[in-house]
Amino acid sequence: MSEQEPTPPPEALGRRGRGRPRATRRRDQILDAALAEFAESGFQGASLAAVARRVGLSQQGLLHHFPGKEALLIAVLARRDEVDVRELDGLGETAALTGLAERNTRRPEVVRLHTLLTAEGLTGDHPASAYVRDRYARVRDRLAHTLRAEHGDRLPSGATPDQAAALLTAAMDGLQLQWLYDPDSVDMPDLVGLLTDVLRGAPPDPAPH
Amino acid sequence: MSEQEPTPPPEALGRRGRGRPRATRRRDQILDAALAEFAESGFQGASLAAVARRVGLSQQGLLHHFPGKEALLIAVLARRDEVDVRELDGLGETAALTGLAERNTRRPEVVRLHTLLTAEGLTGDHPASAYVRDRYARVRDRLAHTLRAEHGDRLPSGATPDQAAALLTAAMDGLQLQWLYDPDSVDMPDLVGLLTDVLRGAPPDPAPH
DNA sequence: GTCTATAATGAGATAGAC
DNA sequence: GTCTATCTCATTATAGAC
Repeated sequence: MSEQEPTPPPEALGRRGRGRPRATRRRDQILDAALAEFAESGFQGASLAAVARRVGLSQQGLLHHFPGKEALLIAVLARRDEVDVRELDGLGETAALTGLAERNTRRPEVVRLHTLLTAEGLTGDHPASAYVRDRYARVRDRLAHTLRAEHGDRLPSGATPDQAAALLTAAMDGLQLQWLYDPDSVDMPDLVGLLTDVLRGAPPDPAPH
Repeated sequence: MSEQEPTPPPEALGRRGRGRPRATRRRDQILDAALAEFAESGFQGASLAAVARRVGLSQQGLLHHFPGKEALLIAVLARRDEVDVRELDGLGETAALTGLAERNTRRPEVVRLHTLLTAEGLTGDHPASAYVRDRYARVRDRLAHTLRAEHGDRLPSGATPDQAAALLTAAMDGLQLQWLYDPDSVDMPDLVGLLTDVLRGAPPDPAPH
């Protein structure tokens, strides 16, 4: 995590001029490939050679840029982290959750990555464990905070903000699983919206859809 | 699946008398060990040697009873399947879902197995894919059927039986994930009950707990 | 039925040439 | 920066002795 430098200070980059340094380009290419590969096969299931192939490198060529497989995953997650934090901060209102579900529908790769790593993180000393645990804490916290701001200590449905946060988080994860298995089986934004409404005690829409 | 013989015909077992044949004993011991190991490390992460160690066998001794790792998983799932079907059939009323959540709290091993395999099943040609896909179809179907029997084509909350079934299934899966990461973070039966109530449009309990 | 010995593979990682 | 060659290790699986 200490090697995460969104915009490294110029002096630390040596004599590189304006624009993205080539090395960083390559680095990003590799991270893209790694994300794709991890999303497809999980961390354990992915091989460095497969990642390397995606960028047209040999396995050893890849290892010039990252010290090892685990470091590669850490780097992928560090990059995801920035986006993640932004997205969570965007959840200032419960309506934004539907928007997130909508966006997710357009990026199955990211959804797969998170879903696979969340499960893998349960096993032994998986490198993603801390990331996932942290993420859960943040998501639920952020959601509960928003709900409390909107409804106080109890929602019209009777649920507490904490309960609602756990349920909404659970529904997101569970719906993603069903959706990944069969995208036509569930309408994620629709169902997240429905759950949000129901938890907020909204009256049933007489003619939905 | 064709090698699954819950109670093999006596004549096929040679000259063994009453009681469980020794071979079946061993088989069950191995399946127990395999379930435990798969639940701990997932299918990919588990090694045959680790399973064998749990029953006090060498890896090769184990392979005398099952032709390979994949066959071992299939056998574990086939045995789970019987229990699974019974449990799903037990969901004749939505209240039973809370009971299932309650029971799950007392068997983290089974919950882990299902959670890990559900995610792993997304990757490539995982041997559990079919099992999981099938399971989802059955669960949602069974739930939707129950809900329709109880409420007709629309629940008081406004959700259709299909929507509610997807949401309840998702919540179960998602809550299990959070619970496995931190058992104290969520009260599964409580939250499942809450979601059920809310979807059924039950009035908020003025003083819950 | 269980073991020892032993392939056969596949993966992560290192050393050093270009 | 990227490659070839190589090492090491874990794992699945087979062959055959007891």
